[in-house]
Amino acid sequence: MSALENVNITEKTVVVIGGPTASGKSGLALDVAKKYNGVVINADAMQVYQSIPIITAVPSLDDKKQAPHLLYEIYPPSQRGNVADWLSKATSVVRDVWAEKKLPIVVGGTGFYIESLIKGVSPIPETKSEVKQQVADIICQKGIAGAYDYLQQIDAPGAQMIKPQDTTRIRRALEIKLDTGQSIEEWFRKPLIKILPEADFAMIKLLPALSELEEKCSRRFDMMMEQGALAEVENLLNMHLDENLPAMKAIGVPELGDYIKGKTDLNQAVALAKLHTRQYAKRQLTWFRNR
RNA sequence: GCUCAGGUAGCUCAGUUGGUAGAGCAGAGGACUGAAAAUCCUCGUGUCGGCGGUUCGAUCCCGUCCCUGAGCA
Repeated sequence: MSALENVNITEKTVVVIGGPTASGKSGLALDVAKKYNGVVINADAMQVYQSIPIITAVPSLDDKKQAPHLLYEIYPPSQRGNVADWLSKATSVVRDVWAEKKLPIVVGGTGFYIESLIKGVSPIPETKSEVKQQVADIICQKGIAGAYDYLQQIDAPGAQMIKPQDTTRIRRALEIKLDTGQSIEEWFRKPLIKILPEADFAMIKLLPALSELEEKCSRRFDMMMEQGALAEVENLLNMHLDENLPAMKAIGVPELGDYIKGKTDLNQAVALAKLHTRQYAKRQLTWFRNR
């Protein structure tokens, strides 16, 4: 809480709390919310999905009673969220909170979302779903190497800024080129558009040592298991969703899923999930540390 | 006790027809413009189990010893 002592809170302040998983962000957010009449707004790309609150460490019902929590569990797991969508929801929520004379507190581990909220987004129009499908087909048929070759053919400057193995970005570059006719490289040269220009951001970064996080991640995962993570994952699997959906990739889902399907034993699944959590925390640390 | 198979990077293993070795995973650092808990990039000297022998040269061949696993007694 001392982090906010020298912040002059105005009617356009947005408190932003970022940091790696298990760093205590949610707890801090709740404390701040209680003290300053705040509303907690989720900025985590996984906590937006329903059906996986345990594995994804969504704040408890008890926490939610103590202060309003918004943008948690807003999509069914069959849906695919994305920054732009989160951004539009977040901005409207922030403005609503201001209108109520309350303090918006944006918390989450998705640095990409937080940065977009603060710095703005590229003016690239939303990709038509036919084009998305077309690109998905190309990648499926030609493989990632073939898709990259194709990108080089139709958009050399775009291909140049992307590594040939980077599926996610090759897909996006192809979508943009095919949808708008312009290279992603050209779009990236245009200035970002601030979506909340009137906001006065107060950023709080939590950056504990990785060794400390490792322990917390491990203990937290054990707690998730006690809270019924296994049943939660089993329910999710019973929905028979596409494995490439974001919700299906939440840490713990594939690992526990393998155990449920009989591919590994429980100890191994848990150990793997903990490992992946630690690796994820490290990636987040890198992000928040260097920005 | 005997036979066989192994002992190579933190782990799992590959390899060298004899010129001192390399992958995956782990680890470290980094990137990050609409799937971001995603996706990707960079980084590998280790008495090649010990000791002897053969050889210009052995991790690789020979001997011996130690350790592990399987089988036979």
